[in-house]
Amino acid sequence: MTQEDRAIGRVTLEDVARMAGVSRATGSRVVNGSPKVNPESRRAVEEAIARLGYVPNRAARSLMTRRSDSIGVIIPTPNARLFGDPFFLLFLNGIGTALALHGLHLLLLIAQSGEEEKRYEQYVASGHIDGVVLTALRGDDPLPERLAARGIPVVVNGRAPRGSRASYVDADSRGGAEAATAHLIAQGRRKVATISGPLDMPAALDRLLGFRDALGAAGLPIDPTLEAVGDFTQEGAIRAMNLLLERQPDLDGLFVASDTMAATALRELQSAGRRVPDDVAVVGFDDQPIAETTVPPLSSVRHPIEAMSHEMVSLLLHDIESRDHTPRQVTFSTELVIRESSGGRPAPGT
Amino acid sequence: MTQEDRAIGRVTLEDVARMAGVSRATGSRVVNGSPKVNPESRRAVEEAIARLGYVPNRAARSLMTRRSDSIGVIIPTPNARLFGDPFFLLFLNGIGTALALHGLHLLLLIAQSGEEEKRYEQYVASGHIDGVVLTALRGDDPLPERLAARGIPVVVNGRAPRGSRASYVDADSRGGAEAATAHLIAQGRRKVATISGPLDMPAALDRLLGFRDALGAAGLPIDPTLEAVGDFTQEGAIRAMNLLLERQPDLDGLFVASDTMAATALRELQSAGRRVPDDVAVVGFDDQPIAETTVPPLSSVRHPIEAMSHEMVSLLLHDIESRDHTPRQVTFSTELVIRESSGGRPAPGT
DNA sequence: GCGGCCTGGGAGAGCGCTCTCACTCAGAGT
DNA sequence: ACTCTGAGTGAGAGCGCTCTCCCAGGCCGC
Repeated sequence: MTQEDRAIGRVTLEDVARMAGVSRATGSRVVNGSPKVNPESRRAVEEAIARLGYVPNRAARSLMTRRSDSIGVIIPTPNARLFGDPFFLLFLNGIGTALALHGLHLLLLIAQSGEEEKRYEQYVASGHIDGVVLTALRGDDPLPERLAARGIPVVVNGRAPRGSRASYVDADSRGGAEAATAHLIAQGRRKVATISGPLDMPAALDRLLGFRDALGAAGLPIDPTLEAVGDFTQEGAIRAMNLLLERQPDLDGLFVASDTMAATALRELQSAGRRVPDDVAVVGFDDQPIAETTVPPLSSVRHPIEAMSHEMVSLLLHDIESRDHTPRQVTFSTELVIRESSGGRPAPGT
Repeated sequence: MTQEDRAIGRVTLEDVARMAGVSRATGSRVVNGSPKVNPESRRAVEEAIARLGYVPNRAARSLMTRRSDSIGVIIPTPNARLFGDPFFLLFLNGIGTALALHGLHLLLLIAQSGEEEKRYEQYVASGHIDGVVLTALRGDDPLPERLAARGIPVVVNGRAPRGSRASYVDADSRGGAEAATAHLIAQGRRKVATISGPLDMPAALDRLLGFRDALGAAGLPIDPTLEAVGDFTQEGAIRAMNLLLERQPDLDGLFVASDTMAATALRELQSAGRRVPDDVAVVGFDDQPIAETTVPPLSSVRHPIEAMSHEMVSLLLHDIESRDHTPRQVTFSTELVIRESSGGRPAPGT
């Protein structure tokens, strides 16, 4: 009897309560960890739950609590970046595990068009989701602001678009880029170039600014012909690298805004007859697994994806639970990991 | 007034019905597309819905229909493969968009431990999810069988573990591997090696078997020292490649079970002084973007991820709607894409 | 003129849960 | 002795929806 019930998955709180000899209300109290239950009833209920394999019906609970216990990760109109870059999977994994820790579910909303994005917005707005995590936004994306305006807890991965009321968690891209570039300069490189990401993405822009910061600090000129814009794809990196080589055949240092692009650029450099790091020293960004397997291994700027995604979840949870929508910003510092591609001593001091 | 309601997201069917001058029941009929509504009432309801920005409350609906309109993608205890391989993102994207087409949601369940996997199983079993998509299973994973036994619609990406009652959608890995290897042999290569995936993954095993099929068909001997097991990561590919080079310094052909590994193996070959394709011809598997950007571009076996994920969703939907749990198998054929790494004429006939 | 049979639509139950409210029964205060 | 508290509990309403009745009215055939 209990066997079939379990298989069907139709055990209700009523059944549990009956078996434990208490009322539904007390059963509910136990399930939700209310302290106002005497230990004896609690034990009886817990035993009944275990015996019946009871799992609360989420729909019924949602109906009452007006919470769905799930948060949405909205992926805006797909761009090559996201789906070519393993970074995103790590991010998703971090969010997913952090949510699971709090008993929340992850709803993945992939928008194929602007229209669909709008549908999701409506859906979210009608209270089907407790909060939203956004990532890979273009600088002028109105989505976070629109959601925040409707009172939906939102947290953005990376600096939120200007004027937005959403919280965000970011890595110190600018600082990391500056450190990377300064490291190249410290190796004696004087003609240092960069391959950036699309400049309407805040993270990409920050990396370019950090690059310029380091040049400025070293008294080197800012030269537009040393800057090529990529798009975080391998194709874009090839184009950018060749453009740079054409305009500045004697460049001796290169900072690339992502490891995926850096690995590709590295190969392009080598095909063009440049030795790395002897002729050109290279530093990437993200410190993804690929950085360790390029030849030579790639120096890179590490940012703590795991920690960042956990922080995003806790910001979101705070917002949801306290109904306090004050935007918060958290920035994680980055760390330069030195390998052979930059000609520095592998992992010195630090 | 309607403005606040809309912002709050608290418009109920009751409100819509009142505005349209009909009963809740008729409102529901319109929302659910019942034909038994006269055109006039239908129009009135539709107009009210638009005006109020009504979105049905999913929780309430689920409570009645016993359907959640969302399907789960369960990711078993994380393995390096999944998170290093962009393949998985494409898969997820395919599933997500196919589901959206049918108005279903994608719940991403990432299991961090066997225990959590069991929790998810319970959760799914209690009817919170209409169906489950599984991927990247080891050959002996009991999960699909366990879910199927509980009457939960399941569809597996890749051949399902033996003895399982679950449906699956697979690419013809064996045929693709055979074609790739036959192509190498047709180029005059006689010492053809392979880097396989972990052999407890059906897809990996199939690719190895296909490799052997081609050798057999060409009358070449099956030589264990020409087979190295990788794990779909770059690190594993490096190890496997070096092992092969050590045991068979004069190999002249190489079939690799994934592009990620193939790209890495290609670089290892080059570091070891081999010219590709002159000394060693290489073919990968998956035909991912990276295949076009290696130097030289990588020949590879293409399988239609998009079409496969759409097929998975439609199998699942059929199962859910018809309550017909007969396991179905669908195999998609693969296509050899010839580029420079295999020394064949780039994209001939086909 | 009456039963039969459509089409369209309303009333109302109830899905499984949470939560308010009222109650009981201790023990403590006066 | 008596209120007074407070801890533990149960009864019951109700979340927003679907769906099963059942009923009204129009049409047919006999």
